[in-house]
Amino acid sequence: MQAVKNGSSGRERQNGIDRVIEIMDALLRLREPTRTADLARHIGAPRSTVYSIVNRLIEAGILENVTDDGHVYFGQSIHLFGQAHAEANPLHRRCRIMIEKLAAQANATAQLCALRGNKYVVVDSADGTGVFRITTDIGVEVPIPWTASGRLLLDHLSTDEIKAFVPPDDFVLPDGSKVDADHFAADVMRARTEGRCMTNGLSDRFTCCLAAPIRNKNGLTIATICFIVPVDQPAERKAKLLDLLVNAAAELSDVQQAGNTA
Amino acid sequence: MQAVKNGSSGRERQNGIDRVIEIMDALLRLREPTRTADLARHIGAPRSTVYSIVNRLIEAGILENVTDDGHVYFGQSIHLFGQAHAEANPLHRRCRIMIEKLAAQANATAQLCALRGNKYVVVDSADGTGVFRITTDIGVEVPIPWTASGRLLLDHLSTDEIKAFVPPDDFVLPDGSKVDADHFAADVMRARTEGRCMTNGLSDRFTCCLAAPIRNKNGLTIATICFIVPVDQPAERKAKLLDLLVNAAAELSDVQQAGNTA
DNA sequence: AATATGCGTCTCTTATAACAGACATTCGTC
DNA sequence: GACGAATGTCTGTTATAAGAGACGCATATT
Repeated sequence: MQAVKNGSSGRERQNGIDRVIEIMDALLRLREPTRTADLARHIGAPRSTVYSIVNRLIEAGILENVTDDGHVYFGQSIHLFGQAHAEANPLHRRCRIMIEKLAAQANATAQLCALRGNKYVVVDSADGTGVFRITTDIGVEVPIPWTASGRLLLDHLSTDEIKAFVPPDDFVLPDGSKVDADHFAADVMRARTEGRCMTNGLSDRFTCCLAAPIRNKNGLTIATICFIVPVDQPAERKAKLLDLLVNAAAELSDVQQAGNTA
Repeated sequence: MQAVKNGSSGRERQNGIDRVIEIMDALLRLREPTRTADLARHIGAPRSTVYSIVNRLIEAGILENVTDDGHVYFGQSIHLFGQAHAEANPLHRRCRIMIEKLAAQANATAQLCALRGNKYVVVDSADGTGVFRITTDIGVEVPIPWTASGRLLLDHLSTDEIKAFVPPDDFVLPDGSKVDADHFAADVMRARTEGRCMTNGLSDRFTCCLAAPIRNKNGLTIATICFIVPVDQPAERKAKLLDLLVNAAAELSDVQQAGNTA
């Protein structure tokens, strides 16, 4: 609502393709059909520019007029591209099946997480069956230091690289307290050594995140699978769930190695 | 393989955004990770241009380096956009559930179909449980006159509009025979009157397509649901399946009316 | 009713990015 | 190992599209 514009502040004349990317990312952040003029405000671009680009994207089916009062959102083409992506991604498909199995087995929300730029995102999610569930929208970006998965996803970086990679503001937790960068880097090291990570009451006071790394053939953590459970669960159960995750992630890592020739 | 370039033949200097769209559409058509140089060939664009655009799209996560030898395909961002699209589309979600139900019930492939430009595409598909199934890839474009759904999807057009809308080549069936445009227009009229459509042995000799229209509040056919069954099924069963489809489509049309305020 | 706010469209200008073409490598084949 | 082909990178030029700003219309607000 407030006039915070200019994610890429300062630049004078942007490339059309960059504008397209800004528009799509803005829609992902807003997570709802949005007016073209609002999009222009959000990305800090001239209205005339955004109107012309949005109209072109609508023509191509990449965006869609959702309502008849000018709200646009992702269109049919995006759906088709997404399906093609899913079809071509055996790893992703297997991860989906795995987190569904894990969610049912543990009766907790299981997620597939990865990096997107210098943020953490939930790529896929399967809910537990309980009455109360802790869930997240797919695709919402979260600062890396807020999550257990984030620690595993950085485990190929040195302390200095970590400090360079993570935006300084992202070390500030939702409650306003600050995570020390060196302490965080130590966390990352420990996560690497242990091949798993747990955080209690970090991004919010009631949640415990358990995560294990999915690695590619070079050993790089390309994604994580994780459980979200209430922080007051017995330590024994958390350890058990972590073991589950580590085994599952190892299996998926194997798949990755086998599948990447196709 | 052959040097057929220039889908948009003739144009000298294309817009970068148009190039992006051409690249994504080409990947959808090719349906597999592709080298940048091949993409350039397929869309008839200069290599230097395509390299620069593809690299920018990879940076944004819209495309992804799938192999380490330069093959690119749709990336993580597309997945996230697609998830956002799905989440915001109650109609689409309900259609998905409906075709799954129909597929199980009738033990035949059920699909959700729509227009994409002047072509027909399968938007979603659920297979029957039999040993032999007739399936289609999601997102593959097919000439409108080849399909039963295509007839329903054009039922808001006059004969002249139909002739103007459908590319002349699309009246040629896979076996080389030609569908008469006026005859086709008459088919469309009949489909509109009957609120359903059946084709036997049209796009191939062994397949019968049964389709019913999903309409928006203005009565426009925005999509169809259809069954794909062997052409030699008894007429009685086909009629029964058509009734199933018509009822299901009507229900989804109601949903559309109810849902479009949100 | 009168005013104000804001949306979507249009035109014109000029900074810029699409392109041509040449170069360096890498890959595949004999 | 040597050749040919094709990949990916780089640079300069110029047609072009991103942007500024003004206009008309519709919808709120006083």
